[in-house]
Amino acid sequence: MKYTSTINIPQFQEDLITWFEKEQRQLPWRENQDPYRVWVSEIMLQQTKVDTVIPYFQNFMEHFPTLTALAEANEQKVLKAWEGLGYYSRARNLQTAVKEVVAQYDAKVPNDPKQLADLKGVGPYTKGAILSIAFDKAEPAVDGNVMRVLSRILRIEEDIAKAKTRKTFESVVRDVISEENPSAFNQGLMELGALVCTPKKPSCLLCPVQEHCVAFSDGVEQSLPIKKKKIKQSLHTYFVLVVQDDAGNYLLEQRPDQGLLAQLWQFPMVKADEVDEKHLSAYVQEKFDVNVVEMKDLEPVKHVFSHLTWFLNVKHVTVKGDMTVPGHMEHLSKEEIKQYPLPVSHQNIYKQL
DNA sequence: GACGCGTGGCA
DNA sequence: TTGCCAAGCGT
Repeated sequence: MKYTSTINIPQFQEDLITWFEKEQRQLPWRENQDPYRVWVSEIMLQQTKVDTVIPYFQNFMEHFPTLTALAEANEQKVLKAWEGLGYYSRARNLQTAVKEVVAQYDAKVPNDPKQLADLKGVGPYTKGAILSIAFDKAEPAVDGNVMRVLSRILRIEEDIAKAKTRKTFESVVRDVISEENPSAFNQGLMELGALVCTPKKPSCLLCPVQEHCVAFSDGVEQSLPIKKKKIKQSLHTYFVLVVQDDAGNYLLEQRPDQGLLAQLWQFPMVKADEVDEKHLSAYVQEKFDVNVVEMKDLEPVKHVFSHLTWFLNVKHVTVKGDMTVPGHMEHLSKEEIKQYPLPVSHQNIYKQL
């Protein structure tokens, strides 16, 4: 289910478009509907702020005022005009696409969605932006602003970090877009997202469509949109030291009382990047003041947490001598260990004993 | 579907 | 300081 809320769509369209016509910023690419200029501006605006783009756009148009001029330009000169703007493949792809338009479409930007989509650097958003802004076609142009604004207006609680969520919002836009003025409607959504319905602290009291906004009405506008953070699935590699003395007892350590697996017990662990494997024996002798008699590999254990992965190289270490037991550790028989709470990964080690 | 791609502004 | 973001796209 996309959403369950309902709004007065014609009134929403009118309020949004009226606000956009009155409050829109005067930007160089809004001087006319030239598809080439719209196209260049949309490419430059990808992941880039308006204020950053303005001087680049003006300079670019002076150097390459027409689609044909850009197609015939020296690539190095194009890149020079892009210098500092970032994402340089945008510039190369744009010139590739412009050459394609010259060759295939008589130097006229196509207004066919499929033909546009085949152009290098023109994805779903840019395609919709060109179709609606340059050609007045009622096509969705869903960017981050649109997802944020509509997730609030309709209280759509989907994760906008997921790629496929864009399609959900394209479908939503098809439901609510103004067929009469899709250009102002699409731009109005984006302009509203940039000026009013901002990611942090949206200016709801000034919002021209406040009365349509379900999130505002429900008091949840601050917690939308839902955007789950990408968590690096980092890999943490350890040596696990199953230290057994000549009486058959094992060493267990308690984890810190904050953080991952707080206060649980485990066989002593050392990060693999903190001690070289060939120095493990010396490490054990030094740390526990014992003589290492034998060291044998047990089966390694892999454990996946929600946000990280442990890879545990397990060493069974037989020692001799009176062991120095640090404060956060215990010296326990195999039977006594059963009384202690272990993480699953260390239960899997215990099973090997 | 996840990742790399640039840069500048902001808290 | 460090993360997070800002009109995405290609691979």
